[in-house]
Amino acid sequence: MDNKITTLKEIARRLKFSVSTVSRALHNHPSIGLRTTTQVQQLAKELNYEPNQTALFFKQQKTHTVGVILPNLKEEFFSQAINGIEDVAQDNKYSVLIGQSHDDIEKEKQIIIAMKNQHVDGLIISISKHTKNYQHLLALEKYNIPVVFFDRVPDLPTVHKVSSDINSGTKQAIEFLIKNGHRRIGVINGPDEMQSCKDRTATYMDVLQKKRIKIDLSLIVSSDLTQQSTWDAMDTLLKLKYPPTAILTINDYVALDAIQFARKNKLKINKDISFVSYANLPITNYLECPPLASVEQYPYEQSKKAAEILFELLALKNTKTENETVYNNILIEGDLVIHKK
Amino acid sequence: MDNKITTLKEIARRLKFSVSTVSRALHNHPSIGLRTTTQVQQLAKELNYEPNQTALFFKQQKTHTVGVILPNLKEEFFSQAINGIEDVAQDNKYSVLIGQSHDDIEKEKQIIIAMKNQHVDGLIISISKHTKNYQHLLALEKYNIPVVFFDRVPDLPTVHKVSSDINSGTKQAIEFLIKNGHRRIGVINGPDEMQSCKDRTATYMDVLQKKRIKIDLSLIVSSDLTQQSTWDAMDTLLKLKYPPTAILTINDYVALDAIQFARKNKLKINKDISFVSYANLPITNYLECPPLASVEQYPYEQSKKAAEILFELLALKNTKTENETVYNNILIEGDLVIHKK
DNA sequence: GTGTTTTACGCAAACGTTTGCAATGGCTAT
DNA sequence: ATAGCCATTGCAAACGTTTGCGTAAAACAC
Repeated sequence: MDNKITTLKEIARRLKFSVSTVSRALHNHPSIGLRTTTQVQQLAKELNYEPNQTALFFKQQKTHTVGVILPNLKEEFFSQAINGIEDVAQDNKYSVLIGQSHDDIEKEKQIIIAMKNQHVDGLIISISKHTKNYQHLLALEKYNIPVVFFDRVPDLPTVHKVSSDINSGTKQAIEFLIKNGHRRIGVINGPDEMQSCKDRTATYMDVLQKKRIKIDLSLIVSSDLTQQSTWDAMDTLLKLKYPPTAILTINDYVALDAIQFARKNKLKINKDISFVSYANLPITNYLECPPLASVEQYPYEQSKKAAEILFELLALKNTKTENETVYNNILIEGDLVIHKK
Repeated sequence: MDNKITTLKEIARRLKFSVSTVSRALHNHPSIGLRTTTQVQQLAKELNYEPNQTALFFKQQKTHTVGVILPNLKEEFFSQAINGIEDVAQDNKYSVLIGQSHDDIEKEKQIIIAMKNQHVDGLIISISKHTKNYQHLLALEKYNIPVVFFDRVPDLPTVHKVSSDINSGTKQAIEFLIKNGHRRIGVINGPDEMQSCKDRTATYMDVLQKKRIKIDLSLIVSSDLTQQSTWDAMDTLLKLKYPPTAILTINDYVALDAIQFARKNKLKINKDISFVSYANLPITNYLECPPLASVEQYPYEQSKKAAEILFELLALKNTKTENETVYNNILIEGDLVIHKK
């Protein structure tokens, strides 16, 4: 029966040392003699000693775990984002606890509480699309748990956040459409609560104005990102007296629904009507009629950056300097990727 | 400054009770007086007392955390599967630690060790496509950590596993193709290490034989699931003297690559050549030329079942009965879903 | 040989919680 | 009145680890 888990006590007992000596020996503490150190380390290896993490977590009040809360993993943007976080976490010898809010605020709150209780050392959050009240998020500050937001970030100045620079991507997208001769460009935006949606509209108007194209507000509609809502939005746009010849959609999933709707209405994609969106999902490669172009938002880089900031905060927390915080607000530039047909 | 975290000791100090009384009062222990109990509980609520989980983890040597190891989250099958596990875990007040092997055996080993050290109470694993040596998996038994495999399960009798019944789905798929007039049916299978691939081939041959259709082994090729490998497989099939009129592919991703290859070779999908695959991904709805049909494998139900078994094992572990284990080997039947064009 | 430093190790506390057992006090029954 | 009993509560140990401090023995200086 070798299933007894080895503890310091056990090693100490066998070697007739005290527990503290064994502990120090394993950490190569200078005050322990060379003979003792090697002796202890050898037996430790023999007995397959592994420090009991739960004991350490308890003692140092740190769990070496970061929590990640995001809307849902089936969006490829987020499942890619996990990779960036996992990689950084692994480098820092941290584990990753994942929770999906499924765009439900109550669920979001629950997860936050659960993670706080589990004593995650820090959190990386992409908020649900409906979150407009940030109380439950700010409560974390009280518990001294650092938080970094990414992609879907709250509209607050006093938080750390990493998001994609909607403006640069939108600018490229609109200019691309204009260059291709489009003058009536529709927008299917997301819920107004999302910061990125406000930015998108602003930039859209900005570019059009600079290019001296008349702005028609009826060309701007919004979807709650469900298929039905996107179809409704498309319906509105197509029924306009002068419907758009190109549409900018908030993301590729919405673009797919919109394209599907257009096709059902016998429109020829990229001929009667063109689409440009955000995310640049791999699946668009398999479509016969993909969006003309997508703004790549680099989920891996974005989440990686967010994770890096979190670990900086964690490191800072140890130094305990009570300096006034400078809040990170990183914008990752998007790049327009033109899909070859 | 209310940021001091409340402990039992603090409550005890204020109420001039002992820590043990406070602890029992909070648990409604019968031996504590009613007055004391209510008094303690009220102050606890006032001070926002939350038991320190790390201390509990440590004391009871349980972390209330299950680990999930799977190849990668960007495959929708797996990101859906997470939901089943999360739901069951939440019901049991457990957290979910996720690790991706990225189909790399070394990574898989690392994650297992990390999770063991983090003291997860149990593990749910879908093994990497290259795993054929199961040593690192069986090692967990020594540490008394229960494991349930799902989807990609090892070919061992003495483990708990939940996987999809490849045979029923395959049978339906092949019969469907035969009914539609196909006689030369190709197969693009996965790596031989995967148990499901052996099953698939077996059933394929079985059905053909029963229908008195001659079996041509050159119609069975395999891909390592990368795009290039799938293209190579397609190339082989299409260059046959009598190429197949329909192809069964191991999953939708491979089907997409295969369809892409076929289209590049000017073949009309669902006319010159048809495809049937496994998984039934939502994206196939957006394709102009989707596979004719897919075998739905119910990732949510599969992973949920796996999680339920794991929690049964955990409950059993507490009762400490040294009864001889009966190993679960659950098969979830697949259903052929015919895509409307 | 005495005094001082250095080396090498042990003691004990601490983290927050649970729990078996002991102890206190008041009450009842005889 | 005294024994016994029950209702409450407290004491202390335990889980595994780290770490400040104390101390013995050894090494050194003079």
